[in-house]
Amino acid sequence: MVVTIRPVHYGVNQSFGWDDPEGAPPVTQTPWDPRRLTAVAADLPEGVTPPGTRGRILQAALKLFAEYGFHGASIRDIARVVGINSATLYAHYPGKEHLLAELIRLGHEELRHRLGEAYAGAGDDPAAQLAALVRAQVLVHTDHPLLALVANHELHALSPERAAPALALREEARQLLGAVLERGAASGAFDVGDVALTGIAIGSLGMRVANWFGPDQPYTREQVADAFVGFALRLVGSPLPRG
Amino acid sequence: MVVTIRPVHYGVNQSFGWDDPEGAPPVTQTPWDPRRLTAVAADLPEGVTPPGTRGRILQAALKLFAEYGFHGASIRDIARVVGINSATLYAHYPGKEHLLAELIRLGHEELRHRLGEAYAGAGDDPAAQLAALVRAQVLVHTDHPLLALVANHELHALSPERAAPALALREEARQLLGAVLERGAASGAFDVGDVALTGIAIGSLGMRVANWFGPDQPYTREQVADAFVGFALRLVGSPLPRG
DNA sequence: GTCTATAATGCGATAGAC
DNA sequence: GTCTATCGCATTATAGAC
Repeated sequence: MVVTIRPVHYGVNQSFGWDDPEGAPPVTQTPWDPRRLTAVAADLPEGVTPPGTRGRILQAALKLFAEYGFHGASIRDIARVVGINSATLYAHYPGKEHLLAELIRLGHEELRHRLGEAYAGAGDDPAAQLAALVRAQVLVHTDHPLLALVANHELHALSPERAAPALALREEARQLLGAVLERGAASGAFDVGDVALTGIAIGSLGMRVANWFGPDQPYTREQVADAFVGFALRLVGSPLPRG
Repeated sequence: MVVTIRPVHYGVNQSFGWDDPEGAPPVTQTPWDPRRLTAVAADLPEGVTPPGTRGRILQAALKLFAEYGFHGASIRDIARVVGINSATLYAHYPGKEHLLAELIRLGHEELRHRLGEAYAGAGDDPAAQLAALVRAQVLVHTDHPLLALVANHELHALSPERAAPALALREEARQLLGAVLERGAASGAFDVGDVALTGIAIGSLGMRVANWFGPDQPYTREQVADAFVGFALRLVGSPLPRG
């Protein structure tokens, strides 16, 4: 496995509860705002960014929705980041909510794609399947933290009809993980007390990666994925990893 | 230990990634909106709600900020829930941002209070200390999910100066957990690879409880706390719990 | 303390020239 | 496709009567 080297600063950001990165507030030396996120660059998956102005609008919307929330970022803000007039935006998208809907769709499709590939290539062993799913989930969040934040935290700004597909995909993912846990428990590979709570815990683990992972901390994406796979296997009592 | 009985509905809500509760969208029979949260009742800690209209305004703001976000809920919305004119609100609070700041302050003070009590009463054993901290964090989120959601997800709407105290308290909590993990690792009670990542993982676990815990799922607050304490102990390789 | 009325600003979105 | 200009409306907040 190739491990890329990242610049190492002083430590890791966030941890206990109550959201988000931390950063000792009086000693702030970082260029980013610790109140919401760590990452700064726009980060749509490869191959899905529309060409030209359309793509730049979507990237700007992603950045601003992630940082200020859907209702906290205006059409004029987005246009300013792109460097166009706000009216020009409507030549590319029919409205603000469509931007959010498109971002949330892209985010959930990326998750579906990665989870599907991971599960398909994992073989029949429940521990290997669990490891593959957790790794895929963590890497989606390290590779596209802004997209994950928007998909995770801004769904409430979408109308119920537009939110339904995302909710359906979440249910799919939940059931996929639940089935793996059930099989592992039935086969004796896992020692799981409550499958539903264990699934929730594993899902919660990876989801917050988007809030703290970034170039300001000393881990590579693979290191985080490895560590979290180990956590998940420990959670289910699987004796695989070190320890 | 006293275990209260809650009404049991059909199952558990959320799990995998990408935020929030799920709920198979086409079969929705629930009265609440699955796009953001499960709980419905306002839930300020006892003894901190101001008397009279002032308190009712704060409760309404909590409910609406949690559901729609700070920028998604207007002063008029809050006043409508309280049953007063929007202008009356300014006789009690100097502005909208003060409402959010007060809620975030209350939320973080509740967390500090509970973590402090838990740690103080835990004795010297690192495993007992870890269990106490995780239990306290989980119970804060089960008991005050709306407050936790607002404190977790709406900090970005606060000015940096107003957000600083919350960030400082998060750092305190992070260091408290980190110190416990370090001591357990040094004494051999824990088998921890990377203390910082383990702390992040444990913190992430409990934080999302606010998003799915509610009267629509079959667990009591104590059952969730017990389960998550077990998860945390497994994460650090402590051989205490069942398994 | 609560109200009516309204000021001042920003919002999403559109019309129409180029 | 991009612009200038603007409409209609919602926003936070204030003034002043009661």
